[in-house]
Amino acid sequence: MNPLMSKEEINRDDDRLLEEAVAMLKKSGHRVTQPRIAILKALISEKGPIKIEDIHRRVSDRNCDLATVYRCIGAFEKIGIVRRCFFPDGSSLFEFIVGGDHHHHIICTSCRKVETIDVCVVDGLERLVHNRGYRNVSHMLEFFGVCENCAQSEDGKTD
Amino acid sequence: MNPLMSKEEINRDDDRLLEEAVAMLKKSGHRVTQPRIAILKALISEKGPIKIEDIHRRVSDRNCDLATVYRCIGAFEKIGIVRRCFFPDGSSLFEFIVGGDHHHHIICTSCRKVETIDVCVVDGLERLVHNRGYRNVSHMLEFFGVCENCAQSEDGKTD
DNA sequence: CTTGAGATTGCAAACCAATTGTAGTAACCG
DNA sequence: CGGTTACTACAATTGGTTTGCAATCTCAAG
Ligand SMILES: [Mn+2]
Ligand SMILES: [Mn+2]
Ligand SMILES: [Zn+2]
Ligand SMILES: [Zn+2]
Repeated sequence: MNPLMSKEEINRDDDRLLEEAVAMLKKSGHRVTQPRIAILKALISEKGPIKIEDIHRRVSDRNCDLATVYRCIGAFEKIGIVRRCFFPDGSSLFEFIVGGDHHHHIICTSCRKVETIDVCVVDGLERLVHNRGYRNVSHMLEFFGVCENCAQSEDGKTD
Repeated sequence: MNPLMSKEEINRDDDRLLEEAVAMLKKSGHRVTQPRIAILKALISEKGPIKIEDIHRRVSDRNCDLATVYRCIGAFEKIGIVRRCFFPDGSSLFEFIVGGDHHHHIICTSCRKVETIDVCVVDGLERLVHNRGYRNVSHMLEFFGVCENCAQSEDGKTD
């Protein structure tokens, strides 16, 4: 995200992303419903991986059921609107990926803060996998570690 | 795994790995119990990621409870005897990593077959993450795709 | 070898994220 | 506008994982 953008420009950008996602919904034969719009907005404004439960909390004032969030995210994943990420403990997060560049994350195992890594050296390897006969190749890469803040507060703990 | 090794040599190698894992157990202050030995043997003979339930199935004749498998694997993970891998659907597998080189996998999203990739281009990036102030840095990388067999049988399906 | 402290296990119950069934609602096509 | 039917809310259910606890096993000290 460009740090030079004003808030209006950011919101305009968010609107564009929403429109793009809505277009993908329609194109894949899905209906554009109020819960789906609300969930998409939550995903877009988060600008990073987010838990299903947190999505639900954000849209709950509009009374969108948790089961609906699960079903929508499932649909979004199939369509390619969101992508699944993992915590080292195995729990899943979902990230809005429409109109964004391929990237990966550093997740602090202590405070769960998420940082972005814009480099991806894995694309070359995907070709290698393709050459082994695999089709529909994708990959997932996450880095884990203890961030500077947490390392300081933890002092001499090995953890 | 060296394909030139005889079965006896492979078994000897498995025994060596078991001893090494047992040593790690002792060193970390854990007791060497019969269920733990059985689970370690199952992990070693599998030579790849395996589901908790499958581990339990393999050792069930010795009457090791499923809860015990969960607890042991949890301990093994902390000690560094096993490492967690992921299926694209979010389910977890565990792999014996003692005495083995760092590597990654290609998982067929159709038949769930697991292949090994011995190359890891990510090690360099870990240093980069470390330079960002992170400590205790690790990473996880998985490739997903449809293997040659499955692609053939699926014919023209887009999946 | 024997013994005791306490780590570990088996078993059953609890837990909780995720899924499912269904009747009602809302999207959207003509 | 209606009519079709995809979608949603709600509640019940599932299935993988965790937990509490009494019985058991490990292992080090004697
Ligand atoms: Mn991201
Ligand atoms: Mn492996
Ligand atoms: Zn942190
Ligand atoms: Zn396959």
